[in-house]
Amino acid sequence: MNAPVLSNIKCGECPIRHRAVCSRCEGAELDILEKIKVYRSFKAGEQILWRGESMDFVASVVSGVATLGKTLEDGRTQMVGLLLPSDFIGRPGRDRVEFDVIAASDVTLCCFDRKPFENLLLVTPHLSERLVEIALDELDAARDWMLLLGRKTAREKIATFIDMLIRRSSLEGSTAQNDALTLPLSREEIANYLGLTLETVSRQLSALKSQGILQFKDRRSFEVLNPKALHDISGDDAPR
Amino acid sequence: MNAPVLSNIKCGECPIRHRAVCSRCEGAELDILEKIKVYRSFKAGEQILWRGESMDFVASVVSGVATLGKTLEDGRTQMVGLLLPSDFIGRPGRDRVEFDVIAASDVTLCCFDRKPFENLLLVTPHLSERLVEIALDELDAARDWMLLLGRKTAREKIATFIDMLIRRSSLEGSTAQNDALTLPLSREEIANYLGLTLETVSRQLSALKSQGILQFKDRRSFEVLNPKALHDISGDDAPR
DNA sequence: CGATACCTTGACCACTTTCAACGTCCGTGG
DNA sequence: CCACGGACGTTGAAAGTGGTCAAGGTATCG
Repeated sequence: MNAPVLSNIKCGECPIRHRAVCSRCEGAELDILEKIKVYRSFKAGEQILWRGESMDFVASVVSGVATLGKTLEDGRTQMVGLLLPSDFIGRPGRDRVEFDVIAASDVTLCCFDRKPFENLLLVTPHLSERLVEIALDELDAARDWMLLLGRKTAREKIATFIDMLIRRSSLEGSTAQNDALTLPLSREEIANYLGLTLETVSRQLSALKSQGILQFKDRRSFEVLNPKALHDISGDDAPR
Repeated sequence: MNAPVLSNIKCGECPIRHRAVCSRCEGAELDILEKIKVYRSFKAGEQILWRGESMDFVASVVSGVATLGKTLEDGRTQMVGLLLPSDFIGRPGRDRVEFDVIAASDVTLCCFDRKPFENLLLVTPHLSERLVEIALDELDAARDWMLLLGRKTAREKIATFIDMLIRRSSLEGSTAQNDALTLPLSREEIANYLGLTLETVSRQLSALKSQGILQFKDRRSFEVLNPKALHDISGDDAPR
């Protein structure tokens, strides 16, 4: 891993401060984190971690999007997670990653060297509680995704995916951008996330477009003209 | 939940002692657990927990098999986990289950009332460490299953499933029963676990039988005549 | 012994994939 | 500045895997 080291910004001004692993830390705890953190950035397409590799750091995503992927010997790949800003890479007590981590866009990470971070964990309940919470959220998300992968149709998968983008984006930028969105992934990456082929993804997006549910500005950015219809298609029950 | 309360057995003689949530506890810690535990049992097919329900207990599976399932409005269901002996139900800091828990066979649980258990967690690092470990193992398993659901063929799914049964059974009964196994689930349940229909499951099992890889004694019990071939079909790399 | 739940097998069908061609955007270099 | 090349995306046609529907088989339990 040879990413450039950027100038850090102060934790107090960090855009992901309220949701990241450090969200419960204040004062002295934050000062320690401040001291052991290093920003690193990766270009779109760069591999951040290799499957089976031993991690020398843990990190929060500050900006950009990264993917967690598993690959079969013959090249079929399945994404098993999507890392958006504030998401965390690394697990207490596990030094190997069980999947590839790849930057889907330019990515900036807030990295902590693993050893100091783990030592800090032992004496900082705020941190370890939050980490457990994050892991359990991921477990819930993984199980929802299992339902999608195992039982949903292509149409439902795409609708669910976009519905998720709406939900996540309404969480972060609380700017009232009701419906203008950007696909964080290429068609092929979306396909690997949803267990489809890129052609099927393309066709289903076209279908949603021709049904007047989505309107594309360009390949990546679009508006949701009919969020209700989209959600109905997704097959999920009413939003929580 | 109205399961009969069985006479407890002593923790020291518990068959799942070495792998369950209590595996790191000794002496005084074990004495406390001993005091707050209650055995409950469920008949095959009984629902142990309903999705969205608030849990009043957490538990370890002592014997039998239970399933974790999610269901779409129209009835399609996907299993998101399989609970075998020593597996744990319940999460620190979450009082609702996000899926249905159903007894696939007669099941005996070692139950702890949630409040006392959570209090104990706070002062028993052995217990909470083990719980985090268990949650992370489940996360890994969920991600492996995502690869299966999203990218594997019916044939590969069935082979992976049986391969998993071999691995799990070699863990527990270290009796040298190289190859005699029992399907813990009905065809329909297997289908819901693998994201298939029961007919496809049946056909694929028949195929493995006619290829001389499996040999059935009856509907549920069989021998693996060619574990190597089975594993090759599964699409996974060499066993860890 | 019959009822019922579970399983198997066949025939057909549909959805998604596969294969292929073409289109669009964008950066690079002539 | 435009032309070329490559990455990315769209669309069509054909093929194939797994699903659906249906009939019949087998085991188990009263």
